Amino acid sequence: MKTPSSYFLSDHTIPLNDYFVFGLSIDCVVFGYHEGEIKVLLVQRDVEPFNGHWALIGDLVEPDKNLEEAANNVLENLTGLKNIYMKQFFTFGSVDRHPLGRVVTVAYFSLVNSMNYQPIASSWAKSAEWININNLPELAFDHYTILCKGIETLKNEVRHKPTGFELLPKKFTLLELQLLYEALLGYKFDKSNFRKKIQEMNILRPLNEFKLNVSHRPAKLFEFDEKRYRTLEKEGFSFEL
Amino acid sequence: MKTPSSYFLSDHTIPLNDYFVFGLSIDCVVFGYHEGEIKVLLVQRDVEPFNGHWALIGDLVEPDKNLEEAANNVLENLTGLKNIYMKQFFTFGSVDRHPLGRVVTVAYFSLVNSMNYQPIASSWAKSAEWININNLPELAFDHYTILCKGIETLKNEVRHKPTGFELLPKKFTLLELQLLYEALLGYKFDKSNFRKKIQEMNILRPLNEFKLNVSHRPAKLFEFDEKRYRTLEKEGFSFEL
DNA sequence: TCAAAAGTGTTCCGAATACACCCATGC
DNA sequence: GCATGGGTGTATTCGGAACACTTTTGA
Repeated sequence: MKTPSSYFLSDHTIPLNDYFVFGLSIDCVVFGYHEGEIKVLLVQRDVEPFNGHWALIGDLVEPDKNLEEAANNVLENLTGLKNIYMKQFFTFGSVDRHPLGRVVTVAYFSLVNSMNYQPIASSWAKSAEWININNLPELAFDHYTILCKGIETLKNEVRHKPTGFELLPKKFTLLELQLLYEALLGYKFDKSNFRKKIQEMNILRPLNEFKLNVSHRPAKLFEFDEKRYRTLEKEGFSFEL
Repeated sequence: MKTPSSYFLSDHTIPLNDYFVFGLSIDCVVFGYHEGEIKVLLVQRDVEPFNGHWALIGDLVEPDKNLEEAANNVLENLTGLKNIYMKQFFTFGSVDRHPLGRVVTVAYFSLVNSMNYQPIASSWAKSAEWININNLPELAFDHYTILCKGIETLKNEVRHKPTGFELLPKKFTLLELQLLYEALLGYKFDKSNFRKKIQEMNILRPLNEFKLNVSHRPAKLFEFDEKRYRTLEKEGFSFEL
């Protein structure tokens, strides 16, 4: 076998081909939020290897596709959803992680706002379901490792960047926001203080609309003001909860 | 071309081989700290492509090597340094990022404590040098993009985790630590407040040693207490500067 | 009238800030 | 003595935590 330093050689008669033996895949950890619980989208495999096991959604990357394209395709093919928040978080490449060969996988996580989307089975999967992250089944490949790292990354990110909003519908109440963050971070906030803090950040746009048909005082609806956030961010503001 | 979903097929007569056409490489952003400046280790290429350009250190991954092994090898081969702090931060895989084929690169950054290490040239590089991150030359491939992302990740990490210590010698004074953080974060601290804060964290072990041969009052030396930090971390403590 | 959530105000405490001051050493 | 960095103390300010209270709606 040639030494890896062929990477740097100018002599094209020494081919790089010996090293073009990798498979490349994308795996997506898709988070959703429903009834106060953080869920993740899993499919049950209907094929070998790992037939019957649950797995993250993912696919091989076509050789002429960029990583982001491939990741978007994975999500769109399974859910039909476009323009979803997505972020690469880690690459897993253990020699033995895939039984069919050396497949390196680039992992993304994405946040899907709510359950207006109902997952559907596909040709290679018995079923697709939202599963509570505190009640996970056994997973195929190294997907458990990937999922854990994804959860860790999400919890980390959500604390320092206003990404949590992606899990809510566009218009939401302050209590809904608070409950989401409580589920994400695993502890309770004081109602008054939470409201004060988040509103003083100036990244929420209050609407003149209210929750309807509730048997109590209707709550005001808010939108996340992305443009305002970008401006504040440039001025040195940093989100923190 | 076969559809990517062959990933999921159990029928091995439909080969995955069409998709095993990727090259995989590692690139390392090696940070150092000297005389109040953050520097990065770059090599000047002596071969095509990008002959004469500066580049990050890196190499192709051998098909039977794990990513971390490969990353450690890259660093060890060039610098002779072992057991260096290293962290994967992003994977770059644009279709056209490498002129010789589809090469996906997994980027790591590492922190090298100080300049007792003098970089040396190697077979495929004219020279290797520590270069101030505010005065970068033009770089080969997409290495400028990689480097920028690495700097961003470092600045982010250093604020929330006590990784900055890796850039200092084992024994350091509080002023040295303060100057390091000022260089990393780009702003000044108040001496008194900085000392109070860092010492109250209880992650520094004060030594009974002092800086010698200085023309002013000798400063006490400290060590980073890694074991203590791990303990505190488990108890919920989080580093913040 | 009651339940349930919306929404506000106030006090208290601790941490961050700003700044002033003294200490030890080499020259 | 004085320049240089080492090292400490304190008053003030600001933001978070805790908690009590009022408001609005449907049933």
